[in-house]
Amino acid sequence: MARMSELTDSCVELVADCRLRAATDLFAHTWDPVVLMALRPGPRRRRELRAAIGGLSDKVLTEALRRLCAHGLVERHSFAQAPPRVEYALTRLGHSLVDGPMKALGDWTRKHGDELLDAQEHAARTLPAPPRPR
Amino acid sequence: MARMSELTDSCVELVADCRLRAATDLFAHTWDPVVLMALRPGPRRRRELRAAIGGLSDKVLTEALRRLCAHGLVERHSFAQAPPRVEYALTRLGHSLVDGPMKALGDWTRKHGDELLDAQEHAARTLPAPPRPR
DNA sequence: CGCGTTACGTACCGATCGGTACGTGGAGAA
DNA sequence: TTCTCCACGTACCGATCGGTACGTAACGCG
Repeated sequence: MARMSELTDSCVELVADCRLRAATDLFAHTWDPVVLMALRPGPRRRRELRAAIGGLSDKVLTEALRRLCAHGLVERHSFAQAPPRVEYALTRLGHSLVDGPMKALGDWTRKHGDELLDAQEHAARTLPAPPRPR
Repeated sequence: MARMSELTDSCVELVADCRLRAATDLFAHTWDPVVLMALRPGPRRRRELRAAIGGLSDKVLTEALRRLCAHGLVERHSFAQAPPRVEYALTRLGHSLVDGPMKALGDWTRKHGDELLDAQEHAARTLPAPPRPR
């Protein structure tokens, strides 16, 4: 199947509305939501982002920022300075996403996180036969 | 980097809280959110799900359902009948996710969907040089 | 004139994802 | 008996993802 970005308009069937797919695709890449969150307090430089977020490679950060820019969630400001200085900041759209749905997700996880772990353990105990996907 | 499911406890750094990562991982697989949405009205059988959702393969549905079951979001009920009858339904936890964060995401997309598309087109116009990631 | 800093780009690689195609087991229908 | 239905399981495959390693262009500093 083609990537969803090519289907955002041609939603034939799907459940409620395929717009949901377009939205969940924003979370599809591992680090994109994290970068978004890291940008919440204010504009940041690449270095600062890499430091704030632990464990993501330089390349992946670049890709994430490019995607987020392309989606209009993040803006890039480059300053003509000695060592190049580039800052990334949330756009209005980006803020609306972070403060809306992403906050909702965070709140949900905070409330049901333990429940989620319990459920996983329970599942692991009750159906241990199959070779454990993932 | 290891899969996030192995890191849900050992969150060293990350931004706000790594729980967010555990949550976004629930959306990591393409069809999982769609299946969740399809289950919202009530219990469904595999066939019904495949029919309601268009374009996902049999195998992927199975995998999605297994994951969702393993996460405690969906329950499996099998009936001892002539042609095997198996129904899948949202658990309480699943309902809380769908009616909470996922609804928020859906609402956001409904409000900002056009804005998102506009931003994408704008980005495509202003920075056409790189070989178009994705 | 090297050296360090910053923000990238490029090459390559193993793991995973989603897809197609096909097989299986048991019960009812033809 | 053979066919069909249903819910899977298995094998294989191409595309993508994220990671490591390394190169580059421009500038300031000692």
